[in-house]
Amino acid sequence: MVTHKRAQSAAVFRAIADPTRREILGLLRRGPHTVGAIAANFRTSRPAISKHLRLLRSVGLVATTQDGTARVCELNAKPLRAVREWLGDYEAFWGESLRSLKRYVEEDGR
Amino acid sequence: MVTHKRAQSAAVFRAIADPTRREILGLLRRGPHTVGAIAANFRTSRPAISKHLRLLRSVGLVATTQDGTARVCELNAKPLRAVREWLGDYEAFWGESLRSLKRYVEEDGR
DNA sequence: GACATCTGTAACCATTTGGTTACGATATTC
DNA sequence: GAATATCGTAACCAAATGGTTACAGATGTC
Repeated sequence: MVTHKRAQSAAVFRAIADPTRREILGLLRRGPHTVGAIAANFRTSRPAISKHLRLLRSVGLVATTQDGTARVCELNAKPLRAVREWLGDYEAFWGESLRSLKRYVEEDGR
Repeated sequence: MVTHKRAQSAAVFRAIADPTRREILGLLRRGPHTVGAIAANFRTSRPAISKHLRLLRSVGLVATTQDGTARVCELNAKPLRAVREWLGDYEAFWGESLRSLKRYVEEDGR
């Protein structure tokens, strides 16, 4: 059970390593999208997006519901807690409070 | 400058995707280590570790200082702020406060 | 039932990745 | 200066990764 959660956690790190998948997650943050609607935002082919979605589903970052022939994808951010937890161990090492983080974000404008 | 920082950020996601590299970072959290001392903690060969370290240095997560023939590696967590910033956009989507995170960590025991 | 729509999957391909062994470079020690 | 210790790099290899095209399957529409 715990090992399963650890393995899952490792998979999440892999999942968010790819820029296309991070973009997909960013897209889903704005609300549910069908597979086709997601693919429309990329130059890459729909099957490639489909494979990314399969991986994102396998780690639980994306949940889907069928709606006719369409498949609606929804963001589920909970698995990201594992990354957040991992990062927590390092926050002390960049010695910055949340206030400093805010300043950091603002100075670069994302 | 900004684009450089964005590219760097993407590289950091790649860097922490590998479990061996995450272990190396975890090791360096306990203090500086020579390359050999790091490699001693893994089954994989020293050259393999050396390659991981080169990547970690390229994204700024590891800083090195020469000490005779030995190379001392030190953790620099600052690039992880980019990941922390990215995660911030998703925290609202798992709807958990820091207090809830603490509970989550405790219930699984890491 | 015929047809169009939306999506998953299989087969295949080029590139990247993580690993190995062999070797070279540099600095310390005797 | 010869020997030793520490480390980086080159060359090579198997496996994983991300992409493509072609096709199959299910659903809604006519």
